[in-house]
Amino acid sequence: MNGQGSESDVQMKVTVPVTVNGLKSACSQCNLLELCLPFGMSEHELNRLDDLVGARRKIKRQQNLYRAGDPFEAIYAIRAGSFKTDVLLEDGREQVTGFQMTGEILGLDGISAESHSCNAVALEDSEVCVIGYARLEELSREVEGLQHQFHKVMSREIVRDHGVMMLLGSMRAEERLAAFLLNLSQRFTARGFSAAEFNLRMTREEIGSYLGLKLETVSRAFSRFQEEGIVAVQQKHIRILDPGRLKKILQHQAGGR
Amino acid sequence: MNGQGSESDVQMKVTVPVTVNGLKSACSQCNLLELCLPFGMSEHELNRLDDLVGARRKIKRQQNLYRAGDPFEAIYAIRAGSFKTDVLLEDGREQVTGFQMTGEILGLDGISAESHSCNAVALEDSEVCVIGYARLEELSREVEGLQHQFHKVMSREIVRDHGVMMLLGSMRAEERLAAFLLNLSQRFTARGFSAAEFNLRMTREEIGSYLGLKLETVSRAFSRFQEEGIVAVQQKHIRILDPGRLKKILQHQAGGR
DNA sequence: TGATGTGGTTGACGTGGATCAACGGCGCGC
DNA sequence: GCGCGCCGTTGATCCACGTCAACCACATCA
Repeated sequence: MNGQGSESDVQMKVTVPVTVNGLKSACSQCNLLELCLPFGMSEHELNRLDDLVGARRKIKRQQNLYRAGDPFEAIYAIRAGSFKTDVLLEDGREQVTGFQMTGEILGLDGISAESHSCNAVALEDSEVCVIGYARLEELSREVEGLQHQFHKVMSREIVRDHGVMMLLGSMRAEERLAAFLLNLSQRFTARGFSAAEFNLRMTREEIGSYLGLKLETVSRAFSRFQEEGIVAVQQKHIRILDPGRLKKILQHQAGGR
Repeated sequence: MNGQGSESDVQMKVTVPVTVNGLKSACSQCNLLELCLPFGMSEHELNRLDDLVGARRKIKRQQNLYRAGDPFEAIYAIRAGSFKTDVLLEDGREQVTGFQMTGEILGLDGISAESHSCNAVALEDSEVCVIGYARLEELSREVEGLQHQFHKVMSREIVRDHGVMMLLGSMRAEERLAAFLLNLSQRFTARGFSAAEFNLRMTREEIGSYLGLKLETVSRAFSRFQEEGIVAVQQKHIRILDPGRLKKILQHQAGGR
């Protein structure tokens, strides 16, 4: 969940070297292109996106990018850092609905009601590209590739949510954690980081909320994995020693709620 | 989850009378317009949708509209009847990800990977409007209102999924069932049916899968509601006697996983 | 260097919902 | 009109995970 190496990570960016460029916001110049909204667009189309990103915005750790109820005006592409999104119930219960990392899009929930329906909170000091929604719709009427990619991004979010529903609805605690770790690992890999070793940006409580478990249960599951030699856990630092076993945990073991 | 009164329902369509019209597929002639994709479009825009719906398709109870892995070519608007969508794990576990009724859109999951990622099964004999996806993208580049509505429909799906995640991740059994019943009631109301009295189209097992519970737990929760005079349950026939109590169950009661 | 706070681990115990099992109601085909 | 199968209900028992509580690791700050 690291972007520009803001913390002492073991991972290394192996594919796309990151050179922070505060002046240029153009997607065509962005090294996250492959992971982000403009993925798969032609050079010609890409050049038309020059004014899609209105501005960059920096968000400090623990601060909100937006809150439930805020009027919806833009979606956000994560340029650096990471976020969580959550929904709150009146009685204070929190459900984390997702963790987002560089290149991923935030704010799609706001389109339906023209106001945001969840909170987005930075898990570390982060930076986002602000994509004005009116402009995005306008441009995606003209640029076919943009339209197509935008639809894919939304659809991917729906598919992802179904995966989480599967996890919450029919997996036991250790399966959920295994799925979570494998998912993170895969997303780190896509960003050129190590698949096996990374730092978590969220607390046990946030992981628990996401997985529908209490923090103690998350902690115990980590300990169990550690005992069994599947992962090495040191606070937020994770090393996956046996990804095969993790995958097996995911597949087998019937039962559970 | 009834559309055209195909089964002996107590509900009555009070707003929009339904006259089945097998010949005309045009959205502009459809009485479900208010609930469906073309909602909120101008008359002028509406007329441009004449060829959006390629064909109607009838699906018998228990049959699949599409399956996970099927190539994605179209999305579907439910014209009559109802569906469930589900995801299957290799080991056979099933997670129902949603129940859809008239006017609702199916198939959005397929856009991201150009193939469907879940199964859609008719809960009763049903009919859908087939909306070719290529044509939809084309037309929504030209018709602003269509583009806007389509985005809203996708976003609404994301918000809905977050609600289900909340439910699965942090509510106890009776809260889940209360949320489920209130949600159904509200959707029936939007369709001109009684908010208080309706027939379920799905089994206890399907409800359980959706809510992350076993069928016995669903059954017991129904019985408890019945004992307490909150609902009257007779197999699939439901009468909500005290919607206020249902809402209270939803709000209060901290704890749970 | 010690005080304070936040996050993580671990243990003992309680409980909500799963599991297993028996039975009843209802629709369907013969 | 009867037998069969599916669906739903209910009871007894079990267990995975929640709850409560103590303690530890580490960071921040005075």
